Amino acid sequence: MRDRSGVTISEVAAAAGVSRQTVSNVLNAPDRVAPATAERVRRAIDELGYLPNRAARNLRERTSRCIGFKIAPPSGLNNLLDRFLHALAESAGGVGYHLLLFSASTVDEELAAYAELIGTGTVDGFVLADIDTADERLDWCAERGIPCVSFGRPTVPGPCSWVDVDGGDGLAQSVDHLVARGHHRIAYLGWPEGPRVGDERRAGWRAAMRRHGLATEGLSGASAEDPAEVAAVARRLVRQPDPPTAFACGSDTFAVAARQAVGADSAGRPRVEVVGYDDSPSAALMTPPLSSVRQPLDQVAYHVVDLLVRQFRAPGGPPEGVMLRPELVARERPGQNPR
Amino acid sequence: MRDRSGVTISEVAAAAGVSRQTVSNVLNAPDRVAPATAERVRRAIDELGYLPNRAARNLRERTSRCIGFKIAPPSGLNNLLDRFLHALAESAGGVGYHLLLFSASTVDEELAAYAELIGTGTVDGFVLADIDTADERLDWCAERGIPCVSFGRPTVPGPCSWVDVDGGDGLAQSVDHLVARGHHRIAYLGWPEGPRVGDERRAGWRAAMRRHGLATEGLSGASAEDPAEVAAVARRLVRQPDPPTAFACGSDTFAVAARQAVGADSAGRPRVEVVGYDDSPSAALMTPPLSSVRQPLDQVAYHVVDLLVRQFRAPGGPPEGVMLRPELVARERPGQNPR
DNA sequence: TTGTAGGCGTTATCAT
DNA sequence: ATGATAACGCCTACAA
Repeated sequence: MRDRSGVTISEVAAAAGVSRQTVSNVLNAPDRVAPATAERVRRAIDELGYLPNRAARNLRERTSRCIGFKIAPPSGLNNLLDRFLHALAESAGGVGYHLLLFSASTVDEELAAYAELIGTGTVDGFVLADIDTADERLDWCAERGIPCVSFGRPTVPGPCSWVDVDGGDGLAQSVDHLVARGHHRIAYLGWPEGPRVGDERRAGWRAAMRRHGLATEGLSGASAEDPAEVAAVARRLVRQPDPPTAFACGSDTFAVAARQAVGADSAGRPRVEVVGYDDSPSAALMTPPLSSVRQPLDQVAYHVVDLLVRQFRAPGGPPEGVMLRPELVARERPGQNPR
Repeated sequence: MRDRSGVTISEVAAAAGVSRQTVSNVLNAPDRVAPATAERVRRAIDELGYLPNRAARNLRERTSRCIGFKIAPPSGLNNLLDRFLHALAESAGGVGYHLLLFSASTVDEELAAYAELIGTGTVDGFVLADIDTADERLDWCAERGIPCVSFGRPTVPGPCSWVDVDGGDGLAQSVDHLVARGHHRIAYLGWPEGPRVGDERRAGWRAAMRRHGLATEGLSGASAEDPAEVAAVARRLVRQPDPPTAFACGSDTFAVAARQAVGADSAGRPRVEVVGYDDSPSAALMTPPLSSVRQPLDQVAYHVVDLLVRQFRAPGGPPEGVMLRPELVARERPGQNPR
């Protein structure tokens, strides 16, 4: 019951009239101690408010029970970060780990931080996000045998375990949803073909359209994730003959910008139907609310932590990957088809 | 240079032909060791890639060099969290601390987590955010002598140090800005009078209006931070005789909802001018972009960490408060006054 | 079932 | 200026 713990295992042992070892056993190997003794020790623990010292335990067990995560300077709408961090903290806590946050502005700084955190034993491994096409951080960690799991995967299979969400599946769901609401001319709006996540989503859109027997000619829009550029592309798309009546988008930013650019009819309803991606908080708050593909970040975090902890226990295993399905959150009211 | 540190101070000492203590001194009290010896030791440190073990150091120094932060389940648009967390991680890193994130769903869970983290010596203190009118967490920490600093302050001065941003000042800036752009009928849109941050902002609006000699009668709008409710209030305000031509808002959510509710003229320009609060990422991405009051989170984080570290060094001091000024980010183009 | 001994890696104290 | 000794609090062997 004393404040600001300074209660040690020895004090508990003294209070219970046993040796330190017995107290330790009560906590770590309860089966090796007589029920009566255990009870007595437990009472002493409660009364003294004993909590095992983390540093001592870490020192002894050569572990930190901490998982490191680099938090990048906020840029644009980092929509997923809050959700992901919370999910991560929760998953980690569930298996007795904590999340240790640190910042780094450049990749070199980041790698230096990794080296120090591992070298000092401050963390046991890392979670990486915002994975690039061929992310050097993954190889860097792998070369040094540093446990790490990434949210997102490099285009070329890398040396590290990963968890990812199938963007192609997400866009298939967007297309299916729009088709079910009567659309045939469905355009895609997303990043230009190239390095990042966008490709998978665009390919998913194309495949789903083909599956439905729908044409994609002239319906593939690409721009930077900037409202003005998105607007220009969206307007160009709807001005062509046989224009799209709906947009499936690579992110909510594209969706919001497209909807604004194309405008609304006299009743204030959007002239095209739009589906976003990432289900950012603002999606639900728009009028009318925006349907959007939601990534299952709780599951992502669960698997990330699971893979990481498994590496802690059995280092040197082969990299594993976990692919998860996103889920479209439909928010249109039934009768509201703009066609 | 070996991988996965296991290099200890003893190995460095052996390599340099000195005692462990001398190595320690080279790192922690360089003035107590001869330059030549120091140089030799430093070379050994570099060559072996020695990094002092954190757990051992923590054990010895009865410190963790970690600051705890509870991350709440994401709700609504938790706009500031990414920015704040990054700023916090950066500030903490700057003074040799790390940020330790954990989750808790209820206040009881949160307090239990605090007790355990402090009791086990996993963290040295806490940063608290989302402070309530009379936040029991503050008293709880104070009673136990647990170092903590809050971002935001309770309405009644509490027992803990805090850093806050002057919301009244922010709204004064909003009003000044709108007045400078020719508005005289400026309404406020924010939370109902009562428990939270809103009050200060509403009072700031009222005071600024008075200072400009402008009436506030019938211009004070209140609702929950929900688009539909905001829309209703905004519409009601603009339908009255001598309606407002501008809204100064308590958050970007109010601003976005108000702008959408009141609509745009035939040229697509908003019918009222709106200023938000918090400068959420989407503010800059809207069309036209939204002016918004921005909280200086880097400074907030700096002071939070500073106050906390000061408590670590000299426990038991009186609580201190730091009040910071926000800054309006003006985004209207000069000629675009909707009046 | 319980107790004793030793060491995890570091730093503070004290002696040389 | 440097080194020996002890201790931080815990846990794993081993001994009783």
